[in-house]
Amino acid sequence: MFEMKYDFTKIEKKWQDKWAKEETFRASDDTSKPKYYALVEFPYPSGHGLHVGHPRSYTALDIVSRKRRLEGYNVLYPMGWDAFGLPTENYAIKNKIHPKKVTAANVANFKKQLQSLGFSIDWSREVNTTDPAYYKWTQWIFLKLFEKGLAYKQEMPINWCTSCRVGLANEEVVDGVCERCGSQVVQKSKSQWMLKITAYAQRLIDDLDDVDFIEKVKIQQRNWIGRSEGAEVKFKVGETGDEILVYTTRPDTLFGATYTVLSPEHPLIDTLMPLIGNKDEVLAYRALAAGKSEFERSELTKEKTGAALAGVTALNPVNGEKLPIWISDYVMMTYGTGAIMAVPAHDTRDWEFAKKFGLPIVEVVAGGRDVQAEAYTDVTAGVMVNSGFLSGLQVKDAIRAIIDDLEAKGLGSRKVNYKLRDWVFSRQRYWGEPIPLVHCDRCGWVALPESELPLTLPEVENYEPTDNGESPLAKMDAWVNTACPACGGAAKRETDTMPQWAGSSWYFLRYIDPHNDKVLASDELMQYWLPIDWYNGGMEHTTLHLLYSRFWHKFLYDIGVVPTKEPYQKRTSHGMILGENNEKMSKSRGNVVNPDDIVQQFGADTFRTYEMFIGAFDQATPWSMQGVKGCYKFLERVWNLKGILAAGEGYSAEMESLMHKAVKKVGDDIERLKFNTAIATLMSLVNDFSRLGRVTRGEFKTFLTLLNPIAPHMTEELWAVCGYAGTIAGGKWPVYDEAKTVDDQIEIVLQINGRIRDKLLVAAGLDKDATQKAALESGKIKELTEGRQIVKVIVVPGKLVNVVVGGK
RNA sequence: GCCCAAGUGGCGGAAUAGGCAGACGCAAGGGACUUAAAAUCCCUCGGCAGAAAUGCCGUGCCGGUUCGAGUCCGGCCUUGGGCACCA
Repeated sequence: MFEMKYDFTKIEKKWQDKWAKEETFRASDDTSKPKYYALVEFPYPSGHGLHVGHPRSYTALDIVSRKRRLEGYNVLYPMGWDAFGLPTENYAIKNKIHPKKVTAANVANFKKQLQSLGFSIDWSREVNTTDPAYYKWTQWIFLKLFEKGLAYKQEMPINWCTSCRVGLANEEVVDGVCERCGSQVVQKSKSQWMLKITAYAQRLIDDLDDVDFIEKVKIQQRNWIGRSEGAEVKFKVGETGDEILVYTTRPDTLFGATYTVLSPEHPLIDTLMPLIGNKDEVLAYRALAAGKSEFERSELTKEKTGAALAGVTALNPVNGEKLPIWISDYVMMTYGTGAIMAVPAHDTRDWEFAKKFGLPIVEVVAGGRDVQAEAYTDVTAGVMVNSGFLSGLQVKDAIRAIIDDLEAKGLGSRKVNYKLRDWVFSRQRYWGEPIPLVHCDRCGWVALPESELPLTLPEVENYEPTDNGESPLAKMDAWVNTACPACGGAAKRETDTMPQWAGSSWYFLRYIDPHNDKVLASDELMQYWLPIDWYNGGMEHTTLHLLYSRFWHKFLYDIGVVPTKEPYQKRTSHGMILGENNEKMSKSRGNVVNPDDIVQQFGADTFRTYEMFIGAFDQATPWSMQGVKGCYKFLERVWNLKGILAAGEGYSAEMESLMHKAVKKVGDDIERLKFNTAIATLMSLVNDFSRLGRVTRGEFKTFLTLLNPIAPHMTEELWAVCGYAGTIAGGKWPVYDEAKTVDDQIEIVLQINGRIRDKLLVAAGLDKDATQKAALESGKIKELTEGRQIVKVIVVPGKLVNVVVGGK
């Protein structure tokens, strides 16, 4: 019999062209249909092109999207470009090409690559963060934040990358070096735009309860926000009456405080300076601490350093005891109050410091350990000792009692703190959204009127930041000098630009209504499409992008722009694809796989199938060319099934149960992101068809539909070749009959003392007593229990019978 | 140091609620077809013993719970990820 060869190149081109021409996957704005909004993280279009990691996420949600359409949903599955950012700018500087041109070329390449994989993306909604029509709204949101007092400028020490010459957020500093270029990061003081994400800290924690995020993501976000409950306690300086406010999560240990520590940057040090006997030492220590980068400060954990403030003492508010005041860089100005009470008996850091400087150590939570030898820190429970009126109380009660007491006396109060810090929003760079503010000597910082948005980037000759760290925009006098929108007087534009996280904090809203020039998206359409039903992305975005975008969304909700508190209803995460040598893929390791090569050699359907079959979706797993070949072989076997196509619109007797089981299994597996086992099920079906030597038209029809979301091109082609009506994309997802997924006869396991001794075929639904009877009558069991005492029989109907016997 | 994953054949992995460990695929070995090779098809494929039937052992390690543990509990080890002087 003549058999057409599986010509994937031709088939894939044919269907991709058809989908593009007919706009098969265009999301409709017909709000009467049930909707489904599937989202994947839009890529940064780098010059390296698509990585095999990108399509892991894209294919997964493409499969979900295609299945949803067959289930009758109006599906939105969009794509866009997170195109501002440093690599493009650095490339532009080096090669003297405008970043706009670099971006356009990279986007074109990425788009071509994505399209070659046959994703069911609605390309009519493509967005690009560098498009002025897009960043007009990024700027608009910033102005709203500014208007509500959530954007503020502050002189503060920032992380400064010595190579990029750019301020970095804490999150962009990894192990003391720049996340992007690996160069050393130092502290530098600069006036920065900040966004008050901390104002939303509690809501960002609380509202996690209402969304379906994988637990890992929730835990990581909670940890990052870092809520802690404690108290602020006032210590008085004995000599001056000044107040030292300390934050502690353990006010119950107040009687164990043997000294206090101020951060070297603490402003009280200046106030006390006239009384300090060892000014030189103190000033020297402050200078030393200031010269260290945040990394160096945290790196030098081995040895505590510090200086005592001679001539001043703090008074413990509970007993008036005089405590020495020290300064040390193990206390951070940016957390709590920048001052602590030290309880060396029960805190490792305080203990190390006390040991080094010979300060007293007083046990206040009984633990039966020698606190002089080691800090006893396992003190979430225990009995208070050496603690005045708290002695004898349980820790839990002591905390309440001491706070009540401090509050009553006006010496302290309950306080919640968060590790989360405000978001440094300024970048001294060219390739980012201009911050649409103007500084006027008379009016201060003034927002541009909305009518002047977008404030576009001016053309510049040179994109390099200035040597003093100003953005290249600062050199553009004609652009910088402007009139104050408020008073009309001379004023200067802000020359900092926004960080890359800005455009990605709201892009999912723009997909909903990408061409609207009146509002960022219409109320009606947002009402319909939000929230996003399923958002898949990398774990690496959990604490940055995901938190930032939730923050912006909540803000937009507060000002009535968006209809939901949370942007994403469901969040899942995929694992990394490693090189064949089990290491992270990178150019330097020489283990990078280029998707284009795989598509060219085996086709997009094989590529997609392999990416989903490679392993557990949420786990890291190595690439294997042998595995790719295996998937190709599978698709080829599917292709050849048409050679054994047999009459019959229904399922054959032999296949009926298997077909119903497969429909159930594949559907369930896709919902649970178990693509590998869904594909395994389909492979088993192919094995069954081959063994039987025939596949009925009805069986093949169901099979092709189940495989279609994974391998859309070849299944559509086979559909057409076999003469089925219409297309799979225009059809329906198959249904199964639960009753037909249950076998009439079930093989149960017969055990003696938990060891399998025999197997027995019984009728499905056989009850406990009948199962037990059948088991005990089976030859093998009879033989082996002969002359032994049956102690107990465990029966799990439909599963097993375990006979527990005594010795002979 | 703290938090979160993971550890199963030669390899990727499966086992959805405590009930047949190793589905599916890859690799390997044997065979059929072929002048030959490739492709394809068939068989074998955790270890030990055995001709076989079969038996014993086996899911990182040590204990525990249970009639029964890859799965639950306690304690470790290793790897990966995140945080880290956060009071």
